[in-house]
Amino acid sequence: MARTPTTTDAFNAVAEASRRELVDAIGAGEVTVSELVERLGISQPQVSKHLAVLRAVGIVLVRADGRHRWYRVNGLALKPVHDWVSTFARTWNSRLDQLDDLLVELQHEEDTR
Amino acid sequence: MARTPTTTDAFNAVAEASRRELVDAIGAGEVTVSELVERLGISQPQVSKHLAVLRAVGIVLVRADGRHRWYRVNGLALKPVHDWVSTFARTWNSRLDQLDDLLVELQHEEDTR
DNA sequence: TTGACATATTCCTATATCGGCATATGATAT
DNA sequence: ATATCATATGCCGATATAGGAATATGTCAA
Repeated sequence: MARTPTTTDAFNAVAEASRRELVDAIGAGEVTVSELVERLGISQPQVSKHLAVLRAVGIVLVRADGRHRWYRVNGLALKPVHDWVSTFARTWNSRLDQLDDLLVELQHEEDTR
Repeated sequence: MARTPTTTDAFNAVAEASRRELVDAIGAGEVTVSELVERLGISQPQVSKHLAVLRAVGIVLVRADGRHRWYRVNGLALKPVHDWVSTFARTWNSRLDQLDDLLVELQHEEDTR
């Protein structure tokens, strides 16, 4: 067997640094492919391919507009990553732990309302 | 060029689901290899190999004790993942955002003290 | 010393990358 | 219709897997 495909889930999609940079470059806005090519300085095919992977796992969403494609980040797709890693976050700062617990509790409240 | 090696950083090491399960299985305690083999039901060589990857990026630490090796999780190694993904966490719950901001502020305070 | 136990390492094969390059698809303007 | 712009896709190469099986290394016990 080989390595888990990059399109399996958010964890695998985001493992590649170039793809994280892509997500960072899109940020909170809506960005076009050529804009990303310019910002990151990598080839257009590479940008399109990376975006295809991110799209496959729902991390980015596209809107067609003529010959342009406007990409935006769908943060919710990263929630599984955040959830998993948050379990271990309490290790590096005890002060933050208490607030972290509070967050979890509040989220639970909100979920069960 | 090929895919980024799994031992490159925490992102790549943790992309594989089996390795995340391994980390979960160790949890907060200190666990032996054979104990993990038993808990996860995967072969001993696989467990050792996965642990080697996790060790390479500092996610787990080992303590030798006779013919046993006690593994424990080093959550700090997951901080980069947590930090990166936290940027996008504010998307999925506005109530949590304000507390998230507070967390960042408190951490900054703590860091600069 | 020898055997059993705990863990790590090596060899193997199939597979899925990433990046470069070329090309296809699709839309707009002239 | 045709040229151009914006984006996606295909083919290629080298490479690093994950898992299985076998084996090596290291430690303890009798």
